Amino acid sequence: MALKHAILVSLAEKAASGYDLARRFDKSLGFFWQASHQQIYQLLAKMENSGELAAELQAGTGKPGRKVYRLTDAGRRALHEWTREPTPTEQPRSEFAVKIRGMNFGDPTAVRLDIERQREAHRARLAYYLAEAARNYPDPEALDAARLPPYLVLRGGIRTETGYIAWCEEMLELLDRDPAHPTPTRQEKP
Amino acid sequence: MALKHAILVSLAEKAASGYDLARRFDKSLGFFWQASHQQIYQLLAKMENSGELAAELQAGTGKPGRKVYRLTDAGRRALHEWTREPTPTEQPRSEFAVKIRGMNFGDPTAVRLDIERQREAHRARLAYYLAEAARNYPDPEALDAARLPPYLVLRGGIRTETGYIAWCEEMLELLDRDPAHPTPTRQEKP
DNA sequence: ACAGACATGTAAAGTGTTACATGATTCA
DNA sequence: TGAATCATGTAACACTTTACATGTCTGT
Repeated sequence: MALKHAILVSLAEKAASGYDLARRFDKSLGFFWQASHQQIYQLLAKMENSGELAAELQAGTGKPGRKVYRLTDAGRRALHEWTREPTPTEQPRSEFAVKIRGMNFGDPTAVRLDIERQREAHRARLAYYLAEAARNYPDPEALDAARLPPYLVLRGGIRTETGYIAWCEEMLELLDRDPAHPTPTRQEKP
Repeated sequence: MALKHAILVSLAEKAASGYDLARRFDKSLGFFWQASHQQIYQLLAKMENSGELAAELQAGTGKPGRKVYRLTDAGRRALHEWTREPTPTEQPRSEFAVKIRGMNFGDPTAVRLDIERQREAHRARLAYYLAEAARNYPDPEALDAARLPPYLVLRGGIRTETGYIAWCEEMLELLDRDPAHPTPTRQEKP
């Protein structure tokens, strides 16, 4: 149940409502873990029930009622114990790679266009990560212990995207060399 | 339902039983998609029911009874149509990255050791992929259209593992530089 | 005789996605 | 007044993992 641990980490950084957490999962926390608000609200309730979180209601301040969660001692303990466990080595899971593998049983030209689409999408994501890095970590050498871990994760994102783009470019090049996978000629509009 | 498409791709390459497919998901098909035999048997039954697959029983040949599945025309059509659809751009999902991010709320020394463990696991996987590449694709320039796609996927695996290892090394280096994350001194056995 | 590979399945629990549902506040 | 954002939730469905269950064949 890694979502639970992602929530523990995020609340250890700063107390938050379910809504806040959902926003964080759209941002930096979401580089390597995603969650919808539906999942989050349910798990928050469960974790409050099990005593790992405590909620404080902020009602009547003008805005709609917020339930702000923070870690209890039990929650902090659970988080600490989790960091001591070895992480199972993950295999990536990519529908795109499956499609590459099956390209000859379908429409190779369409798959080639899909490779270009993927490359563009990952270029955009890389640009975003690089901008975040420049904005939040202009001097990585000088980072203190507290700010180092999020930077390390961002570096992972940058490496992942860079590698993905290079893979797409390599595939396009190899497909271009192969006469059975002709480059689609595009209609130039005058 | 990407597992369905992974099965369609694999059966398009060669007809197989559920057991065979489970073996393939342990091997090259599994570089980017995993599935257990439990999942496979259930989905095969469902796909036979929906007319995308046809099964042939091979009983009494001495070995226990095998049900060999192959694509029907409807299955081939479904596969073809799927290759024409753009693939949704995936975000990676990594419990390990979450743990990095939370390292300061737990045991940083244990997480550092976990980084080393991950690096070793990915080094081993990279070595395996490189051996596969050398064995099956000694001359990538000369690959024909039919054998190019699995090679492209293997290249993706090699890139992914290489990037992961480099990320681990970068993290270890940055952690070593930081006095708040001391390198654990190991007891040398004389 | 026993271990290990071959071979196929069911059931239950856990996790994740999609659809549905509601209501307040803020800004144009 | 209407759209966007803030804010929380339920329900149904899809997918994955883990546990249970059974029986054959091959080699030692």
